Amino acid sequence: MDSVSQELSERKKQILKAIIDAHIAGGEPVGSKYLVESKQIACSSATIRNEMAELEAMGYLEQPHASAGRVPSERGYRFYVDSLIEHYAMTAREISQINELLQQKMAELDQILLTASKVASNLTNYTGFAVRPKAQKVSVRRFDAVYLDERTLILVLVLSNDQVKTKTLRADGEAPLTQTVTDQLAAALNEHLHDLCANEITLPIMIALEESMGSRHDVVSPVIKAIYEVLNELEDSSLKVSGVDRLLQYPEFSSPDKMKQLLGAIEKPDDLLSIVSAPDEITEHRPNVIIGSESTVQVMDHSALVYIPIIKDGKNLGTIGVLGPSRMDYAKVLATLEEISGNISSILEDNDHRPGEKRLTDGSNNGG
Amino acid sequence: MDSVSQELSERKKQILKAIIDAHIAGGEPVGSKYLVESKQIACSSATIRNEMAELEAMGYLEQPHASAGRVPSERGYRFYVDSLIEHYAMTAREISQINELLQQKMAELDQILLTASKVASNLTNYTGFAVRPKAQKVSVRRFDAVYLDERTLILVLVLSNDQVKTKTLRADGEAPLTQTVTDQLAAALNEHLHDLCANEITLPIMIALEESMGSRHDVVSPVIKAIYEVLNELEDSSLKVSGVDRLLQYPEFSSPDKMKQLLGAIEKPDDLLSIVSAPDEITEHRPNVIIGSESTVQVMDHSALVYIPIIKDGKNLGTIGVLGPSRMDYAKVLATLEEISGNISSILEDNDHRPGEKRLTDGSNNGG
DNA sequence: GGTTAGCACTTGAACAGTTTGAGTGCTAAA
DNA sequence: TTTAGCACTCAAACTGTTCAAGTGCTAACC
Repeated sequence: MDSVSQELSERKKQILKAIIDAHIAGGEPVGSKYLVESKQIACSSATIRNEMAELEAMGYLEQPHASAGRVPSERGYRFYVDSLIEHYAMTAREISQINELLQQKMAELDQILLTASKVASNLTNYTGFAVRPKAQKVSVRRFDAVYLDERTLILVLVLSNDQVKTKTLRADGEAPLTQTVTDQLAAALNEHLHDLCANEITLPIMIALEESMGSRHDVVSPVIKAIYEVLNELEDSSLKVSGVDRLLQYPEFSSPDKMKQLLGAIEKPDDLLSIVSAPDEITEHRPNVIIGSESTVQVMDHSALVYIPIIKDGKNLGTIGVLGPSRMDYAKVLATLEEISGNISSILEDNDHRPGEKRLTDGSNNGG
Repeated sequence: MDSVSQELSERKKQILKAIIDAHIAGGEPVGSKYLVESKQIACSSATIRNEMAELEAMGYLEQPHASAGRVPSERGYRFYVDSLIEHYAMTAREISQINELLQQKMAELDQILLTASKVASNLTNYTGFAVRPKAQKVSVRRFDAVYLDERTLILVLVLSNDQVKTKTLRADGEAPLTQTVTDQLAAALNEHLHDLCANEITLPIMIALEESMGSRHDVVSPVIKAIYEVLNELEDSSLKVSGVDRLLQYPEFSSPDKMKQLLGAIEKPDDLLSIVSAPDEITEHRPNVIIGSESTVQVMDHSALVYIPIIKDGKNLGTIGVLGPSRMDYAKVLATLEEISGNISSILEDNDHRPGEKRLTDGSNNGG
């Protein structure tokens, strides 16, 4: 019927957009009268009513009850996000705010993600979250062992994703540790386990490692165990949430039941993680929007999730996003997330290829 | 009037205790009729009413409205906690549950505290929290520097509280790093900064440090900065909360307003921290109870805070506790926290003085 | 004196009935 | 095809009533 879409006439689109905009802003069902008064649509309320009835029949609108205005359905929001949304022009102030907030604490990945989610939450006034994805392929790029005393050594692991982890290991008997043994251990680890990830450490390799430690092969096994632990810990993806209290301001979540659901989802975040982490390989640098029951997880009733991956050198370093009611201000949220994500990426690149600085600079602290 | 307390007759105490017990269990105002029917008090409802009227005049009870039953006032709860409470006998099952849950992940302090707060939350069904106190006196017991490549070194700091922190430092120009410089740096740091805490690192010391580095004095300044950062980071006390959703089950918090207050308090935990961290020096190993407005922070209306320090060798390692409605089951909460705290302490002692083990054991990982 | 029984009183909760107003669908006219 | 008008629907807000819980008080009782 129309040039662009087979489904909706231009006027229907206008009406749908006006309804969704109004509902996003006010949170209440919007009626035909309001639309004519707001001057957005140039025809009478009766005409609008007819169009609205059709839009409802097509599934884009819903009516809470017979004499209420219309409310967008999930399908309506989806269409809005996909086709109707206008690009939100961030103010210079907002952009500079992002810059300012982000550039302070860019020390370490977890820090970055957490800060970014807080910024997102602040600017959009929804709840922000950050996810560090499980890194299945992480390996140890470099080992070091610090001799502390006869009974203690510290294992330092520099991982392939630039994180540094340490483990304190204690020897509780028999032969004391020495500086020599410690050095020998580090060298052996570097030789045998270099760039291997957890499931590539096989028995033959472990045996070779023990042999190269000669008489002190006794230290190998607990060290291997510690390394395993570190690598496995990284496979747990972690979720940080900020600004939960912001959700309370939306009447959608003011009922104790809804709130309890949501808090539960945040506390036991398996579901949330599975949604957000799913497109593991997809490194497309665009935000993703999930509205209500579009996820397989039914907890997200009446709410929506917008998230964007943080990508560096084609690797997905994590995901940040916001969680809010399905009537969230998608235009603003999308723009904000894109801006933040782009900002982080450029800072990360910067950090790596910065050319002529004068001295040692603080690159990243460990995950403390 | 009575032997033990100048204030309350034995019967008044019985009645007060019965009312509080009933209110804790049911959450509703309790009336005289209920008390006689529950057989706890051996006199008629009229007598109880008289006593209740007096208890109310004394400030131990309150009446939501004229025809409602009585509800304990904060003063009532306080008296209950101080004088009326019976020791809660934990079941063998509960104790073994604590043991089981705690002994799995005793790797690192933050871990311990977090796990402990989760256990507390689970067992009591209130919200649990854990605080690592700001450690003003933390110093570096041992430095090490790991040479990574010409532009990168990793600084390993073994702190006086057994935590291990690392910082990755990058040299972005001029003279490349070498293994020798790195070793020299570690030695110099150990010599000059050993056991000094942040405010003891004075200018003369820094100058001496630079001198001992000879021509490579250029690396000193960023390293010092990094050390400062680590020591300062530790001064931020951190709060971890678990089981927020449990709060929702108590009608006290079902109103959006109340909930919003509480979530706000949890998200911006300065107030909470100041309450819990206040008795910094007090190493008494007993739980502390704060009821409602007893704290200077008015957020805690209708709620109570019970917490206990975790102490090892007379040092306060942190605090765990629970947050719930003021009608919380104090007897159970107190017993649970004492048990957990004692349990942790004994495990910590164990870890340190364990005598004859065979091999390297995993002592503590860093805060990753 | 302390204790108890009985009664009048208060008050919020629950319920039913009414009004109000927003918003619709439909029909008929333009 | 659009518009004006009207009848209809329905939730929200308000009212009045009843109900039950629980009290305070008084008078009788031991």
